Amino acid sequence: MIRHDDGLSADDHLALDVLSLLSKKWHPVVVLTLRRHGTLGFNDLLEHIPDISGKVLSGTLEALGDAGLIERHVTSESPLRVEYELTAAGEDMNSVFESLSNWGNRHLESATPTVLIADSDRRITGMYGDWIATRYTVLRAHNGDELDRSLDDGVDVVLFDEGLPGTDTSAIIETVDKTARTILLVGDRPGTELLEWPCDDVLRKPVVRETVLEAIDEQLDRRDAPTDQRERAALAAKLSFLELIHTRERLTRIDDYRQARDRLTDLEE
Amino acid sequence: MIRHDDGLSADDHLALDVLSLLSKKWHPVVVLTLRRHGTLGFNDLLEHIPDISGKVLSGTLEALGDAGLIERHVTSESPLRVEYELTAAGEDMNSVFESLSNWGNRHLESATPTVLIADSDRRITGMYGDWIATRYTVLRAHNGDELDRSLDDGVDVVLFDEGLPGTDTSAIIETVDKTARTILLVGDRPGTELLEWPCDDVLRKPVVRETVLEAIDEQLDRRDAPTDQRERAALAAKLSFLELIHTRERLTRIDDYRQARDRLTDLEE
DNA sequence: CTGTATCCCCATGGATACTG
DNA sequence: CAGTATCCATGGGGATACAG
Repeated sequence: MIRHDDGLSADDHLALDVLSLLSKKWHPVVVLTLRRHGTLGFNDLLEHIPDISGKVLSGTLEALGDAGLIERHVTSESPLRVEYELTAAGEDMNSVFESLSNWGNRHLESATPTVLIADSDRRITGMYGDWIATRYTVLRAHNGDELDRSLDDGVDVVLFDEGLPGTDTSAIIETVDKTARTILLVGDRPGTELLEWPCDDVLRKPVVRETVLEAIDEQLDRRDAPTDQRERAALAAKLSFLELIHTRERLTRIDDYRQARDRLTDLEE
Repeated sequence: MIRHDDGLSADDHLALDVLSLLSKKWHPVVVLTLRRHGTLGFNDLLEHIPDISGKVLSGTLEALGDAGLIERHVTSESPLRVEYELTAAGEDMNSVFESLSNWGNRHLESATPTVLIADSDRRITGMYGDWIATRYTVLRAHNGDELDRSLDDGVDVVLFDEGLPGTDTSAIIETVDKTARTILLVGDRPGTELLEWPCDDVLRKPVVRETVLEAIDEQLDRRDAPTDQRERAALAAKLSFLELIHTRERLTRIDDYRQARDRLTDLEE
């Protein structure tokens, strides 16, 4: 190979060589996926990596194997079963990815917010997703598992339907709460038990595009608000929501409602 | 944008985003070149980066500008003069490149040796280059400047023509000597002054492919030999070279020759 | 001098069908 | 299940000419 003089150091060339290992569309994704989940089979990888085709995964695995980043183990023939795992060199790529994400955290502040839509109905998550995809990065979840996994992904706001299967609504929202803002989607008229749910806002279905965007923007604006202000805003949102769908007379007859009103008055001072 | 659940963390996605900044053929090269040379104009870059076309350099610079890695300064209109320099974010890519080259040093030991051919005649460097390009990474230099620059590049063996312009043969070889093995190419019959030149081997032009490959391989084999063995081998090579082209009678009449012979005998004990 | 505009090539990777 | 084989679409990037 004839290399022309480009005035770069040997280390620079080495860096470029390593970079070329990671510069294929799916190479780094496969490495990161194996790092996160440990040993995986061919189909496991196909499932974990959306949108990759079998042919390309095959090629990627071969290339990564040649590069010494992963190892291939045949666990059984007929039915053929193969497992892939990172080698020591592959694990050591951690330091590179760390350095990359550090750079990103320092200089790529301009990330678009991420919104997670959790609803058992794929048509719903699809529709809402399309509505807001132009402004945000959208993730979709259709059961408790998907939701759990997606929450690792740096979500800013969660649109959460109360009827998500495999979940205890209240418990889930409480977990979500720590890392993201939550907007609860309710189907039919909720009672004052709503006040107990630790969400930041409530929307009643059916809902229109404009309403969703407004609600999300509002939560994004308040992302960095202190805890007490957050509680106040959440309480106010729930109360005015209740007052919208129930008569005030009926509400004042309920203890929980009156206590919440008092609490809000306290907070507002 | 709708992102499908791939089970990767937010930091992983960030790393992938940063990686995509560097995953174009010339992006990292431009960044590294600017880091090494500081502020450069468009044509400076074209010269420093062999094989890049104007169109592609233009596109690369625009993309890197958009990504916030470099800044564009117009220093004069008509004739238009533009300078490019790294931003703080661009400088900070250092840490990424460092991490990449560190990984390379740890896991990419299998580098092919690099041979630098220094001769004022491009036909010579071209021909020799073609001869050995299948086995080694080849660099070419045609004057003192090019040679100086290429020496940073982790060269293992230098094929050096004594008549290189802009160079003091002896001084240059002495510099080279510290990082690489040197094989001197001489045109006409050299005298015993050859003994003073700090090279590891001597070839007399014209030379054939086989001879060059042998000489290079020999030096590569001895890369890690201790200093005293190196001196012995070099002295032996020069002496047998002299003995090949001069009669032994004539040589023994020269003080330098006899002293060198004695020195070799000493070393061989 | 510093770029666009144009045209063209080919490697990457997507879709689908088939095999051990 | 874990891949090949085949075909095809796209776009990154090379060469050249030209423009501000």
